[in-house]
Amino acid sequence: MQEKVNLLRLTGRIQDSPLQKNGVVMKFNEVSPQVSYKDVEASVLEFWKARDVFGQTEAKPAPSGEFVFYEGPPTANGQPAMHHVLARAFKDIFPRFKIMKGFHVTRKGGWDTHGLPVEIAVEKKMGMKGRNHGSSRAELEEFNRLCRESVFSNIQDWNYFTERLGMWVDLENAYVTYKNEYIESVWNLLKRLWDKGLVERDFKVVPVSPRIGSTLSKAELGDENSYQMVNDPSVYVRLPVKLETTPPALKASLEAQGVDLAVLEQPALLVWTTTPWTLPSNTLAAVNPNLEYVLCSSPMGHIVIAKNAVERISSLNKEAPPLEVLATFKGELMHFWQYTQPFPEVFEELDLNAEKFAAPRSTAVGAGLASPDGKPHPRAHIVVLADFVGDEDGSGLAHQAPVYGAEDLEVGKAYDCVLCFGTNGNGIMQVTDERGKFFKDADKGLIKAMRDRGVMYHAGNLLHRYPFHDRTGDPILYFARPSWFIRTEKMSKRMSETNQLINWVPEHIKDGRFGKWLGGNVDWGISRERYWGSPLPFWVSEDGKDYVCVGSVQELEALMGKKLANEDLHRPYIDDATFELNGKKYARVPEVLDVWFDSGAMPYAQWHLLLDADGVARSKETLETFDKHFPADYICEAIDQTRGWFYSLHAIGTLLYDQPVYKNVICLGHLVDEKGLKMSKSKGNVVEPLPAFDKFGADSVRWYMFTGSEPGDTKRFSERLIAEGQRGFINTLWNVYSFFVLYANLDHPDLAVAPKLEDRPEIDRWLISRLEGLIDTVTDALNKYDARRGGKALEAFVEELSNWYVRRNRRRFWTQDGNVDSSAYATLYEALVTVTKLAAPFTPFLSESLYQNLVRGVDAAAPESVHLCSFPEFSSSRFDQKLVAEMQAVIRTVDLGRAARGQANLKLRQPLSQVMLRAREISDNVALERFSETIAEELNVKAVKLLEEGTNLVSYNLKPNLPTLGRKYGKNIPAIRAALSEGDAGIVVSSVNKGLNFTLQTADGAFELEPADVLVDAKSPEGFAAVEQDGILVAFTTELTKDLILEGLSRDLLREIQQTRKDSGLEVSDKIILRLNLQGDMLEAAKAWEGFICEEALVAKLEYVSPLQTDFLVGLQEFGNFGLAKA
RNA sequence: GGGCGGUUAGCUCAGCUGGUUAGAGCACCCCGCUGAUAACGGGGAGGUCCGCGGUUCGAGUCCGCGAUCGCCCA
Repeated sequence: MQEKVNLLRLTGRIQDSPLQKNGVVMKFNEVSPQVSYKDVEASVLEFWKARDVFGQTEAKPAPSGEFVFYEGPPTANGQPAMHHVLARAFKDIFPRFKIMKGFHVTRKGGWDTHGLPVEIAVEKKMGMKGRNHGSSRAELEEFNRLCRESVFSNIQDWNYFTERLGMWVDLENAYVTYKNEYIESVWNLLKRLWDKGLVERDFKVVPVSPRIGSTLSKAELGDENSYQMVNDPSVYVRLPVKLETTPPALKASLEAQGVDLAVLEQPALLVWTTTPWTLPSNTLAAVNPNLEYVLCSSPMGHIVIAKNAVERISSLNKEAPPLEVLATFKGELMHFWQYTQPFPEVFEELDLNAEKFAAPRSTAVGAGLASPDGKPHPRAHIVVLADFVGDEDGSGLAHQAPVYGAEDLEVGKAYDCVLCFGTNGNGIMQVTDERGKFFKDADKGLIKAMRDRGVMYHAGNLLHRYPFHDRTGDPILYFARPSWFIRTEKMSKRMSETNQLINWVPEHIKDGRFGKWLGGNVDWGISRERYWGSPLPFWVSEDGKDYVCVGSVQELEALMGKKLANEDLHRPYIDDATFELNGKKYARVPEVLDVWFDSGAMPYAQWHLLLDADGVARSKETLETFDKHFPADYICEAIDQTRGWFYSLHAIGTLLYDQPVYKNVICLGHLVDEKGLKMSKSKGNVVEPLPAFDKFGADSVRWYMFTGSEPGDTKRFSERLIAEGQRGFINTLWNVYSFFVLYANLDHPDLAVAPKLEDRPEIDRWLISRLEGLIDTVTDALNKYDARRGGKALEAFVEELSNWYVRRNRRRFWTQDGNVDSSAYATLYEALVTVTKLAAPFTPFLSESLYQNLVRGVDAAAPESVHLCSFPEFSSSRFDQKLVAEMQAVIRTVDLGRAARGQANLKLRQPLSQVMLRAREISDNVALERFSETIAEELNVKAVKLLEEGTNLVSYNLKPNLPTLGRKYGKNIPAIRAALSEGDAGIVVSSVNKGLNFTLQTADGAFELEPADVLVDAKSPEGFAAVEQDGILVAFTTELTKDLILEGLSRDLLREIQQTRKDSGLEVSDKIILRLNLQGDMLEAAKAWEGFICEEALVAKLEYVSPLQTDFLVGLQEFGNFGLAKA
């Protein structure tokens, strides 16, 4: 019963409505031109819910197969905002289209639930900022409980918002990244990567708050306030080179410049740093291979510095004479030169002898960088090459302590160098006489020690910015900590290759932002020293030497020999899981997983896919489901996801499946306000989704998202722009719809008796042709993921439908003498219904509302919803391209005619005797002739005359047709142009019209021209109201006869009468009594056109009176007045 | 600092492989049309196509350098 009520609200008297197919009357719910889209959408939502239309789209047969869509999971702990409308609108439109095209589309929702944003929100809300949530088991348990609770704190808002927006997605069965099944699948993926040798433990430099010894996230570090200006040491230190290791090429270069190193006072590299405490850990000295370096004499022996640093270094000591340059050479010549670092005993103490130690990684990235003689190079205290080294400050040589800088570590890894930890993770010095001191407090003693050793070239101070931890006030320590990586770098080439198979919208992302990112790929650090996240499934042996990766709960329990004590796979419970293997105890590593891995795992984890060690799926059904939904045909997110979800999906998919995970992807631009500024609450320029839906309807907001700009562009957004888009399409369509319903309900047309298409008037056949063209365009655009082109085509069609077809044919929709023009009704009906279907993916509510009334209201056998219909199919047999082009010429000609009348101030109500036309093409001339009646009506003239060639009214302008002539005669264009404009146009025109070549004499000589090489424009004749453009000429005869003047006056009178009818609130079908009190020409005009006026204004009774006494009195200047009343 | 994208009328945006006088919608002014319209039609005004160089017979379009805005990464 409930369902019936909902249906009724939408479609009215569906039960009473007879089928028009049996020749019975057509009747529709009344439609007001004034419409509340909010109310329309509310009743459509009710209908969808009551009839489970979304469910029906899932269940209906899908002859085209599966169209695979992936939902990129949002986090539900924030409020949905306008940029979510953008993404969700685009996520919705293409699945809707594919459904209508006969595909099945699984639209499984998803929620991203882990990670720092959740943690921070909880900290903020609970006032837990700055606490170490891992300090005790109870604390961690409590914290993660709060995180889990907060994740869906706004889920109701999200559900409501998604529904109002008209996005169809299955939120009830959404995947949730914190669920055990999801986490287990994530483990499973990690295990598969592990088995391929793609997961590794390595060091990563991270910002650390030294006192608490914990890693700081970007969010905790990122804000500007954490930086302070401090006065730090600025020291230049000598690194004496080992002469016997001088690279031969360098030696040769120096000798060529007359320098013999051996006789020089101990030459040294000069490096600069503001962190003297890192010098005991110095491992490498980096130079830029392409910069010029010099060897020069100095007050402290000979030094090597960048050429551009000479002046700077000289000025350090103003008393001493300037540095004297002895030789110049490229940085690359120093490659692998060995030196002695300031605290060589440190490496002895820590037993970091390069030869003895295995590489920290099994495969040395630097393996290709062998020293020139082909022998392996030492792993420390050598000159290395790095592009990022500059000569703008310091000495042009960079001191490298790989454990204290991200760049340094990268260089270090490339050379497979030794890692020297001079401090522990709390910033306490572990080496030199400064042992036990806080790192920043060690500088002074170290500087003194270096002075004593004679390696301190200069020690000064520098005021610069340095980050501090705002909670403890401690300086931040950048420190290499063990981390887990996925070895994406060695798959980077393959990832670039699979990327080539993806269709990116916009295209430039493929080789631009995304392609470049893949090209410069570094290993993916997947571990986080945090709390609320998928726990890493890695267990480490008690001696720290062996690791086990666990691929499922079952596997873990097998290792443990018992069930997990707690079902929840999160910390702290999972940390209780320990086992013994080969006599060693294993415990889980403390880190959790990067949330991007969570989201990138969704193609597999959303189905709880598990593969056992032998590669066989745990569940055959799950594997089938997965196979059916992999890879995705379509995904869509904003551009910030290039390095987020787009990347994590792509990386995991390429590494495990060696193929792209998505075939088509729309990469949306960001939303900004009307002025191009970022929307933010503090600026007060945020447009909230729900109020916008209430004001304009969700369809209007969607429409703007689709058509307002290219999807990849940054979108300017404001209410004004939504309103503009609404006027252009939605309002116009609604008005045509209400027009149709208004008259159909008066006329009760029977479409079953409408003539066949080929027997209908040409204008009807034109509209249907135009409609077929539209079907073709919209289908093609949506097939290519181009919502904008499709939307614009719909908009243009509806505009022509309203302002050409309906306006031209208005009279055919009001019946006299009971002759209903079923041809007109059938044609307009078809256009409306087809547009409704074409627009359904764009504006699902509007389309549904029209469909229910126009189709379901008269045909109970039709599909229950427009979204269950098939998308209209283009029919070439109904598409007459020539006719469409001809009508285009007619419309263009009429536009020009109006322009001509406007320019000559000849108002359209005044009939004129004749218009003369000349089209550009002969074929168009024929069309103009055929439509001459239409043109005469539109331009209000008695006769249309086509101007033939040779008519003395026409003269010509000749111009070169550049695209053809330019290729042939390039440089001679100016001469040809001159000759054409000066020569005898008549001769040329007659050749052109006969299709003959001719010879043109120019200042550059004679040229043979073809007819297509010349453009002929007709010039406006003198003495006429004329306009000429693009070769089309429209000219009016302007003399007025008495008859024409009277007819014009009668039109003026009629217009006043009609306006009065409208103003006095009469229905369009009401008959009236009209009393005229007129003088002069107007009286004469009224009498001459009495029949016409009565017919047009539905006058039942016409009286000429004088004087006039009535309430509806309308003055007509010197011509008197009139009044009317309902008959 | 690096990368990607944008910059065309007051506003929002089109301008395909270089080619005739750079367009549309909105807003503004004038005129007109209207038994559907919250509309519509015509005209007017409004442009150093971000700047400077270069290639070319010809550059909004191609190349180089720079400016500026947005985003991403350091």
